[in-house]
Amino acid sequence: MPEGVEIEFYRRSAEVALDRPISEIEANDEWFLKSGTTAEALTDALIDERFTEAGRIGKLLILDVSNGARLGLRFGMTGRLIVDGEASIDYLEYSSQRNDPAWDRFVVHFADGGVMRLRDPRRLGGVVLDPDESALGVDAFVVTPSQLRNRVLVGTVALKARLLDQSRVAGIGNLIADETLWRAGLDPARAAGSLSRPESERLVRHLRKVLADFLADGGSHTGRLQDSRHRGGQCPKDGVELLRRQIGGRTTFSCPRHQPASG
DNA sequence: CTCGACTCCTGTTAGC
DNA sequence: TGCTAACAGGAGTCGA
Repeated sequence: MPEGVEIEFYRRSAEVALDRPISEIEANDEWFLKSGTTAEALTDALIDERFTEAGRIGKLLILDVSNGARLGLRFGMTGRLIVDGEASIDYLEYSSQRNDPAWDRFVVHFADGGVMRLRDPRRLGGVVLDPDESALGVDAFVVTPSQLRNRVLVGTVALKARLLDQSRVAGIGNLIADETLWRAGLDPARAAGSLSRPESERLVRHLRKVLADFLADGGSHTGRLQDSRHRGGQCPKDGVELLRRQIGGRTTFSCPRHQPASG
């Protein structure tokens, strides 16, 4: 599904859409417009303007508009960005592999004939004009070890739940969290504030490596744990059956042998 | 403020 | 073969 890694791919593909006059938009799905955003407001903000910069905080793609407005795009778990017919990624875990224009929830037409589409079968994404960026924590790609210790590795909440809390650190989704904790040998259910200094440093190191690997390999579904994330799946390291639990409301796989509860 | 539970969405898939 | 129910998870809301 789209996590910070996929949104980074979307951001890069959105750079193709910069500096091109916008001639028309399609924002007919009212459900898809969030936080009071309306089709009228989007029309006012975008028509005859241009995108000037493509940014990203966590899973939020932010397109700066030439009049000072900012367009926030969210992709839920099945959203893709398609610019000029080119999808920036060719595989998306949990999404349909079909290519159905009926799933276009928001479309921007450029005067040169090009088109940018937000295609989201399950409609869990959204479009926000001038999104509240203060609600997001530091982006996972640039978070420092001390920021992670101060903002994430505190309290009694399950470690994985904290990693998924976008207001603490932004961009980590379920697959990045499971892969990182699996590589770091940390139990996802441990209290977030219970990590020793060496453990927290191990977590930071593996988070950075996982993000780099996923970027290099094409997405958050390319982890070494991925093929085993199913009922009865075995740990690729130890060969023992993985634990399957709900942590932070998400299906969580971990290895009882090298991610033991005792830490 | 914190935190778990609940809800939304719908294509896919497992199972009868 | 055909149907139904479970499943997936990002994000917002609500209540304790």
